[in-house]
Amino acid sequence: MPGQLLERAFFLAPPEQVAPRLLGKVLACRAGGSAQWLAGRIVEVEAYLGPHNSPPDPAAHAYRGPTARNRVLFGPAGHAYVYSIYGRHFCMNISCEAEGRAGCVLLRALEPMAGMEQMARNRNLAAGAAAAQLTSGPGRLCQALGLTREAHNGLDLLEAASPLQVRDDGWTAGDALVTPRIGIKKAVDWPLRFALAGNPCVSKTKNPRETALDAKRRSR
DNA sequence: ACTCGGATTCTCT
DNA sequence: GAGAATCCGAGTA
Repeated sequence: MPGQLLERAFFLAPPEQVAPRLLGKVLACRAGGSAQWLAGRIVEVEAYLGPHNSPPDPAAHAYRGPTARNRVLFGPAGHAYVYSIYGRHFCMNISCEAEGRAGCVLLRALEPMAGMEQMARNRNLAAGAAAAQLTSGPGRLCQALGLTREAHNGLDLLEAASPLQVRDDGWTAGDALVTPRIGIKKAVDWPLRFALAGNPCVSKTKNPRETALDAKRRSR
């Protein structure tokens, strides 16, 4: 397990700030209760804002307040919100902001770092499958790491004993792109998707206009 | 209780 | 580029 767990304070900020800072950090997951760790660098994320904002974010699951499904979002920061979509996939988010505020960051793509053979098996791909086939897309990365709502929703990502963690290995991200979010019907123009420019594992998108963002602005 | 549709992916054309 | 697969959460058609 390279690097250090992120601090809780890292996530005690609005998701539009946390999301770009998360680029380059590492998501690590213990493979099915085994000692093996699967890990990938976060290369694409989206921010979803809590309903306390004005205007509130109509594309967010938390838009209409707490429900049985989204309750993790209203809990403490740094926890995993995993939900099922289209009856066949899972998507993973990280809760942000203080308890009671439901901002979160959706993980849309990783660059595989460890356990690629297991990821390929999880994805039903050949052992030599390209990195981008393993973890490029929110549903794909969950499948590659074996993330499910039953096993991972609500887990604390910032505990040393946790089977699912977010870490900083000291790697410094390059330029980021900012675009509208993918696959939503509301607030389609809000510039809340962030991705590492030129990274081959960033998911392919229809045609969101991509805007260069200054790397300095991202780091703080 | 019932229905609509989704923060997707894959396959086939 | 289009359509299917396939489940369940959330609003109420």
